[in-house]
Amino acid sequence: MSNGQRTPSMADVARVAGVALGTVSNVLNHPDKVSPATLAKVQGAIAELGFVRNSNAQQLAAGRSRSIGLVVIDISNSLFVDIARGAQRFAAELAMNVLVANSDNRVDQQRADLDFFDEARVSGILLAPMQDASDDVARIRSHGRPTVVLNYDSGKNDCCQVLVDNEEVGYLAARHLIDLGRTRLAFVGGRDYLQPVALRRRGVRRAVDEEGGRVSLQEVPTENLDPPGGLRAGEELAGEVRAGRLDGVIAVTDLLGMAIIQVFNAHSIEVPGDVAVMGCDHNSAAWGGMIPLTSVQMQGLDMGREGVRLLMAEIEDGAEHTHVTTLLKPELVVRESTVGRERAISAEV
Amino acid sequence: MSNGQRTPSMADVARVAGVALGTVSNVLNHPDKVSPATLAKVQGAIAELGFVRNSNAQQLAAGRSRSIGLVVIDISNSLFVDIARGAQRFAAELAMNVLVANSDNRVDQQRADLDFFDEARVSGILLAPMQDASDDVARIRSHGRPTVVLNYDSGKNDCCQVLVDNEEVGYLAARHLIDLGRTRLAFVGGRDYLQPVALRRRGVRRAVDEEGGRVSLQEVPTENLDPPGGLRAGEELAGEVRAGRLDGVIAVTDLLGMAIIQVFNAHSIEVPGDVAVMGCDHNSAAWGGMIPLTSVQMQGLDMGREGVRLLMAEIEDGAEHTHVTTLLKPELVVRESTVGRERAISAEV
DNA sequence: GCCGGGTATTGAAACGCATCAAACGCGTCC
DNA sequence: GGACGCGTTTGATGCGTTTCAATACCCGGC
Repeated sequence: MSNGQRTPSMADVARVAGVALGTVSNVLNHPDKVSPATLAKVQGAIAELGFVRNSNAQQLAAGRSRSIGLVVIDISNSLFVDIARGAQRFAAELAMNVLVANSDNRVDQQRADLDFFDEARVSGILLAPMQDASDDVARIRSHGRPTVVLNYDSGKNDCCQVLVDNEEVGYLAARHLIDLGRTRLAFVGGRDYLQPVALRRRGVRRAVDEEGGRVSLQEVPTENLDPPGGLRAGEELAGEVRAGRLDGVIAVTDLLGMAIIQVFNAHSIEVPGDVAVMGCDHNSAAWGGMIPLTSVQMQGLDMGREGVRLLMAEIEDGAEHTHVTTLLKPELVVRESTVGRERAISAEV
Repeated sequence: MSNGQRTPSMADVARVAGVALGTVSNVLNHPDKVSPATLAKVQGAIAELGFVRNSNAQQLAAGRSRSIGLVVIDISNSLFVDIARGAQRFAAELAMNVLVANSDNRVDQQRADLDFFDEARVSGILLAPMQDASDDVARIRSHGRPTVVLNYDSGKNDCCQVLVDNEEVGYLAARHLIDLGRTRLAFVGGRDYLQPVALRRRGVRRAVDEEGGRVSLQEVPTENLDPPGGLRAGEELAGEVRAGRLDGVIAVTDLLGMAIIQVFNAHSIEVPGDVAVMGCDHNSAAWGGMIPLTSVQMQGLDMGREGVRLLMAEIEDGAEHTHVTTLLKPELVVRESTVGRERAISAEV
């Protein structure tokens, strides 16, 4: 109630209910140990006072926490949203709470977010970074706090990781186009220093190599992975299509793919009639386009879920824990930009 | 360090540094009150032990919190992401921390998230709901915790609110099309029981009425606001365009607008040549389309920022606080779907 | 009527920190 | 040389919980 000034504590509840402090605690945490009569009495007092347990005091006294922290480099990327959802849903099954901190693309903010969760004594941390964050992870881990890294391979075996097989992403993409009968492919992407780009490129090449020369592949680097980069690449590719040297495009990113389609459209090149186009990360920012984009699903929900699972396992294991890396299999999502409207619609059934 | 078992406390730091507990506290909270020599000594001990302050104990002892909770009904909607970003950036200026809880479109989860922040004794709560949440807000507020509601008008004056003038959203949209010389408009949207739909519709009508009969308006309700709903509406509208009874479409939602464009494209109707199309909420899920959509910006960043501002004001005011509603002005975002490629590009400069 | 055994309840001791009045050290001034 | 003042440090107290050993109570068996 707000008519009192101080927010009521368990001691107040005990006084009103006419029981001891410990009994109130039992009502809250071990109701089975309390007789029905006192239970009702205490619950009545709780309702009367509008008592709300102070989780800070609870954690301090109990020494453990029922929440895990998720630090995400950029919540406006739909993959990270999926990760958050997957983590939350699974955590809820374990009666755990997930707190999300968005680092808004700033590395210093990411460090601050990690420290915040460290200070809050969460039972574990999930980190989805963009660059290598080994130092920060090491610091947090040295404090004895389990930490699992999502969607980034540090290369070191210094913590549990959940990754999507990006090489397989590229392979699935190329395989799809080849299976559709496309034989003159292009892979459009940024520079290889970006981990996923290098891996996806390798996967594409593997699929092409399997065809033993029947399928050609040109590689088109772009300065950036944003739409402007795609527009420039698109202009170049349009010429190739006209010249009959290109009938299938794999963009390393959905956003890139959308931009390329846009350019093709401006040149009256038909997608997928003249050339099939697909992306690689099933980014919801690229949904709603006029030609829905075929892509490869990054399994964000599974990543979040698996991250929580590994975290709980590490907490359980204690000292004799050995780090695990889970490699998730990506999934092809077929839509109109490679198979046309009719086949895409029938595939949705 | 992890070689010790228990995580070090301030008492441990004090022992190692050879000072009293209170001095360590001063180093952390009032470094100006400590002589340089002891400061260095204590900081050395902190580094040596790898000490991390326990924010639970801190909050418990200090009785106040430096973090505010943001409860969002659906983080996959880009408006809510913008709200979170706006709130975080402004909070950072005030040395405050924003924690985000995503209710994942479930009302019971939203209630749980609110309770979680209530138990954590955050200094205030920001809530961006979908339906009326007055009961929950009242409960939290009765515990003495300031709460501000974003992007939803409960109608009651029971808390501070930050709203976007949705009537103005509709007005700006219609005004834009009329200014472009369009005279045969359609407003496409769901049922009026959705607050924003009703308001935007009213704004559209006001703009049309101002023209005194020079401009016609047809209203096209849809079952839902999702793409399928847009596809159905689009088919209906395509006929109208062909019959020369329609040259401008206002979709109550960007996603709806994208779907409509998609249908027009399939019917070889040119956008914006034959008919201009625009959306209403600048949703990033509708970016990346082949024809960038003109829309009306919902000012998510400002909403988050203003929410934090109102929250801090309420905390400051204490008892003699009176609720405030801030009405933000939406902004037109002109892109190709209404003005064509050239004018849109020149407008970007 | 007394005792054993189980169940309910009690109350005091942590948990790790902020706070603040009091004590301290040291240089100044008279 | 003593009183004073100022900046620094101290250490006891309390925050709201959980936990657990100790106690109180109850019931049935003898």
